[in-house]
Amino acid sequence: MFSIGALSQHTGVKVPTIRYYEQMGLMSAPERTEGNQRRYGRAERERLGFIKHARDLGFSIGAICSLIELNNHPNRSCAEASEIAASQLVYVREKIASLTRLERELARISDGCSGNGIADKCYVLASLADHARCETDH
Amino acid sequence: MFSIGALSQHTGVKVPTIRYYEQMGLMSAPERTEGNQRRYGRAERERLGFIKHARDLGFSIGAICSLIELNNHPNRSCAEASEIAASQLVYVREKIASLTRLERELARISDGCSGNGIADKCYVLASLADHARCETDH
DNA sequence: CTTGAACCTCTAGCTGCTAGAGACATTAAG
DNA sequence: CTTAATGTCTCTAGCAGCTAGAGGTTCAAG
Repeated sequence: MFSIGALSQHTGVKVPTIRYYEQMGLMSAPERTEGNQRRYGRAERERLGFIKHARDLGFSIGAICSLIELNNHPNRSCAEASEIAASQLVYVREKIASLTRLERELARISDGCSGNGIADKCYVLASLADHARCETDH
Repeated sequence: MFSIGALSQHTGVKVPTIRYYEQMGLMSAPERTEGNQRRYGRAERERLGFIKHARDLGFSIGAICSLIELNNHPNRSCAEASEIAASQLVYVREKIASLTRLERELARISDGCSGNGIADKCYVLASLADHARCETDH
């Protein structure tokens, strides 16, 4: 049995965030001391670890809710959990692709401008003003 | 001289967003008709184009504020603008790197689970519960 | 028994918008 | 010139996913 602060230290999730997760229904309401303070056990620590890990992987609160639900129905869990993970993977890959396009554009803009102020107009500012200079869509 | 709706159509920025930019100080307050409606000219359309382009490239509102400021002081603009663009580039590259690590992890998790429910425990759920299975930091 | 840290609830703030209410302005058709 | 449809106005509240603060209570060490 440990306090919210101890749970926070064990998992690396901040105290107010733990309370927020409880409010959002990710964590169920724990036991309380006589003085109304939260006391957690091993199961709760594991669940919070699960949540943190999923959040670190970019899963939304909603998706994690679904995953937790699935965990409670082991017979139909695997296919649906796979689907959630797969769609998260698609989402991440799309983000990478779009950021990579931006990176190319930014690198081009950054390179074009030596930063010495010699050019009569700053290449960075000019590039931002004029989308036609771009090589990729965004 | 065109209305906020027309400006929106020209630039692809939604009407409430234009008003929001005005509130945030990115766009200066335009002329008004007798009936208090906003009327924009060519200069404002260009500025909004600049803002949209920068937003599309992931610059924050704050960064765009700085860039606009710099645009008004051409003599000291180039070096600072370069710096802002460069730091944006660093930020984007970091994001790509971290997403790429996640992608690898997710792909591994997704692959491990065939989704047919044969395994006695779902690989996706097990992986999320147990960070020790991960190959990279996150 | 005292003290100081940790805890409680509640509210408000952050970014970058988006949506809605209720009222007024503009514009095109009849 | 009137009327109807659309556009616009301001204001407030909401979204995710927290984070910060106020003001008060409880716990644990000494």
